[in-house]
Amino acid sequence: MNYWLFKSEPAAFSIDHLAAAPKHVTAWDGVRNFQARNMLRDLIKKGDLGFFYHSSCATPGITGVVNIIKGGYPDKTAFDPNHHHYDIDSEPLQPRWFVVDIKLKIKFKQIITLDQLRKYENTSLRDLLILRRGNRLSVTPVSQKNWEFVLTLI
DNA sequence: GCCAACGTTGGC
DNA sequence: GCCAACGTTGGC
Repeated sequence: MNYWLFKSEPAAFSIDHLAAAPKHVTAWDGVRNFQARNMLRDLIKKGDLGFFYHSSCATPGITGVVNIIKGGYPDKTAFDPNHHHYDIDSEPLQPRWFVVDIKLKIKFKQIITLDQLRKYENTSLRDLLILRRGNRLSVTPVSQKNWEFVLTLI
């Protein structure tokens, strides 16, 4: 079992949007970065867990935990010419972009803020990718140690 | 295959 | 709104 961090701008899709979705499930679509694509396609499996992170907002931070309930499958939004994430180079027979399905497991009563996480950026959370400068991937792996440490911050 | 230009992201 | 970081594109 592996751990991940899913990053989203709450103005576009927040943890409350996920909570309001049918069965608390959404496809993690619209990812158009090859490194992130490879993780979605090859590495993120049913049964894995993820943090849900809010970025580009007043208080960035980890807002909850999600279950991965379906591993990588083609991103349909890439096939739709009217969709914002349409990609002419992705065809159903040879899809270029992939999604996983995530389901809300826990919404934290209080967000674990980026400020809080930064207190440990040189110690316990030294290798947490979200704390690295310039990290822009919308999905990143989280080590089991980091996962467990973050959960102690709730 | 190199690399400059460009676009996007995200924290502040 | 600014700026740093970095992935992608396209000309050569």
